[in-house]
Amino acid sequence: MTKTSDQGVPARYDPSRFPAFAVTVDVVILTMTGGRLQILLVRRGVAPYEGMWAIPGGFKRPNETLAQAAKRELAQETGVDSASLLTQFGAYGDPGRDPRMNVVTIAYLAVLRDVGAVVAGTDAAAAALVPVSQALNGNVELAFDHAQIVRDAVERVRVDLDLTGIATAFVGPTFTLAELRAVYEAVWGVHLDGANFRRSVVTEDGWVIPTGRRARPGAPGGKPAELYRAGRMWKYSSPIRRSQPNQRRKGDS
Amino acid sequence: MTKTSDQGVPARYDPSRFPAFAVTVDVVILTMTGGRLQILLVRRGVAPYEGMWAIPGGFKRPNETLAQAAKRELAQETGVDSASLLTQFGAYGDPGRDPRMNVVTIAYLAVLRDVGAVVAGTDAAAAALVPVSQALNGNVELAFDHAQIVRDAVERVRVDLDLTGIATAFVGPTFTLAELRAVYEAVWGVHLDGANFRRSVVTEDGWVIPTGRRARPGAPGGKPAELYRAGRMWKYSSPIRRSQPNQRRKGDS
DNA sequence: TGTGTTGTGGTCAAAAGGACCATAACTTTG
DNA sequence: CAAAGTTATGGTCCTTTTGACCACAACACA
Repeated sequence: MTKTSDQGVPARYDPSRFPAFAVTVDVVILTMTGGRLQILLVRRGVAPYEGMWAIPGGFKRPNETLAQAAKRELAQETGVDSASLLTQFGAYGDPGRDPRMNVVTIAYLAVLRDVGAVVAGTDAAAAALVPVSQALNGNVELAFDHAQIVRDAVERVRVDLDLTGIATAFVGPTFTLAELRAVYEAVWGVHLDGANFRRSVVTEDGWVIPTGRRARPGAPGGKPAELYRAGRMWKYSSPIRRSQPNQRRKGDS
Repeated sequence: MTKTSDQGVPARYDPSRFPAFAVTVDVVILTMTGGRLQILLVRRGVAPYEGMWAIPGGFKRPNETLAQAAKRELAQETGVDSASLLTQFGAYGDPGRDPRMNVVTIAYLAVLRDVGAVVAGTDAAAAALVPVSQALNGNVELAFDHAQIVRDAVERVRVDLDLTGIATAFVGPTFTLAELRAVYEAVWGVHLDGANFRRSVVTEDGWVIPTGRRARPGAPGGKPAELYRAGRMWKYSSPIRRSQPNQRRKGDS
């Protein structure tokens, strides 16, 4: 029975007893484009998994924190310097997940307003925005254990949407309630009533702040929507709740 | 601008370019004893932080997964072999968090029914159950960045109580609703009405399953309570919801 | 036999949530 | 220019959920 916590290194340092790992930071970059939740993937240029898609990432440097490494990778890949949302959501260290050496990766989730322009600027063959549905159902084969990482990231977004005000990170600095509602609908895969959504959002205290201005209607016309900007977030119980698989009747009594 | 994801190692391996890290797994072990949420701490026998309290942990081995390493550490420290709840909740890799070398640790949360007997069996000076309130308010000084890790672990428990059926992991294989309610009250620091709690729990489908039996009343008497056993858990929206912080401007961290 | 204590069922009102309608304010089309 | 289509927004109505609270049941203890 062991009684000491040997976190760290005992007095007599024996390097062979403490296996070395490579530590990487991978960033799942999500955005809303075309009404769909999309993920930024890069094409691997080297073996293994050469030519396959992967999520951006790189080695952690000894003199930076994990969060700094994630921010650095995000900036490298997208150019976004960003106070954007960057959340650590998992660590992956299965033996053999990298065939060449022992690699433990810390996975971060980044939510961006619009990477479309960013991706357009880079080499189209090296990076692409892919609908997460494609990445989740296996249509796009991912390198390493990145398929699992993406699954976990999307799950995290779904939960965070329920818990925090993360939805505002998907939309622009100013947005209509319809745009915000589209985020929930895309991420949760549900339909929300526009009127009820509005009621829930505006009764909440300072989550969204009305600017006086109004948006120009889209192609099909319609009443111009009021423009809001993001207020503060909160912990626990957002005004919009994911409803249970509520199997209720419709017209019978 | 970088365009390739260099997750993994390029064709020409240059070890100096990929710094080696020690990877450890730390386990925050929580339990309910004496109506309070408590944490298992071990006393460090070696420098640095010798003599200070720390959460149990150890090095990850190259041929085991992170979850396996956590389970191994948990068994080593408590003897619990356990299908008990073991949840990864964070990774910590700040430079300098270990003064001797670069250590990245993956933190796990374990919820146990009763470690009292386990701790009693081990050397009292080497391990102890401490109320989390003591660990959180700085009354118990913790080694490394373990204070932060404990804070994050407790926060995770609070959220998981709201999201999953994790509460049943705190109580015994058979329990009364009062015991279950005590878990929520202790972790959230609130008071819940017994009758309303019961109503919410039993209307939920298969979370708790009534055994026919009844518990013996405690010292002060009272009607004997029905005994339940844990059913299945769920994702999202437990029957018991944490109520909003009603008043604003409370600022207690 | 009381008295105190806890579990359990119930009521009642307030709040929240969901379905749905009506109207306002724009668009494009005839 | 008028009509038709579309979206935003305010409203109503009804159901469900939630919170507060009471009453009784079933035990221990004095």
